[in-house]
Amino acid sequence: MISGKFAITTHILTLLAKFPNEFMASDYIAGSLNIHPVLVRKEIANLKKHNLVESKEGKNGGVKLIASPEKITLEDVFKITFDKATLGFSKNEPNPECPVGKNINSNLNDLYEGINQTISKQLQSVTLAEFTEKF
Amino acid sequence: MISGKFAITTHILTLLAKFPNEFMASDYIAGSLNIHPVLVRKEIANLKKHNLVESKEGKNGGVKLIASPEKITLEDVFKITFDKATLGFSKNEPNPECPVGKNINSNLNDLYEGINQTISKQLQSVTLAEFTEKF
DNA sequence: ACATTTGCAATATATTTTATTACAGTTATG
DNA sequence: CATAACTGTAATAAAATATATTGCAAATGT
Repeated sequence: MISGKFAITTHILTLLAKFPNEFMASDYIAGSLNIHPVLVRKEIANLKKHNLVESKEGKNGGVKLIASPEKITLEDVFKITFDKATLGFSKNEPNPECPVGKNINSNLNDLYEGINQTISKQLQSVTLAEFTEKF
Repeated sequence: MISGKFAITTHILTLLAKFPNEFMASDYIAGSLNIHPVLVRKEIANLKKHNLVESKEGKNGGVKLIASPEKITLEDVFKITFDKATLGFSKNEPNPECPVGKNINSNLNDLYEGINQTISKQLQSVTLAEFTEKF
């Protein structure tokens, strides 16, 4: 995973919402984020995959929002940038011969599932339009 | 940060809650987690710092819960294992000359602050005793 | 034609996590 | 009171992950 995926994608969408109706170049976006343009394009590929933006190649090309900022919520961004939000797992397989080791991950998963739903609900209430107004 | 901090600490506490009134060795705990004992001791140091466990050096030494599992909630664990839960930030300082770059991090922070509070509230409702019963 | 841009893959660098090693200090027990 | 079994902690190494860079094909406006 890219750890800054949600932040980067939100940043990109905010820029696009600020300048609708024009194609914005990934180099320009990268300049605002201060990261490498290739990383920006990777996130844009993800946004395209989910039909939030369209892009145009060639001179004067770039990216542009398809969906309206009123209809996009931060939950949409969350969904496309996280498999699942968690509080983490220990790296290795725990010992299956220990009753705790055997079940810890499934119990943590259940816990995280609940957290995910809460985060989703909370992010649903913020549209990209609202978020963009803060700038 | 240790990305598995919350999971590891919860695992440790679950083990300790399963076997109260006895000192458990970090090597044994590490065996259940299948991670290195030194990492376990680091997390134990953190638990000690927050007065959740006590430890005894020397032969037959180990760690033991101080607080009662009914009084410890997973929010307590959350608090001592996370500075703050976030959905991430882009690694570099964004461009301060761009209105979006200039404000993105503070706006994301505000957003994450709200998420933190929700997670905290949700974890408050699960005691270590309840969590341990699932095993 | 040419400059500019996306798209994408491959590779390299940097950063972060986890593991290992080493050793000092504590304590139970024969 | 010597020894084995522990904790505690720091320093270093290795592994994993994230980010940056390079290179090039393909598209498009002028």
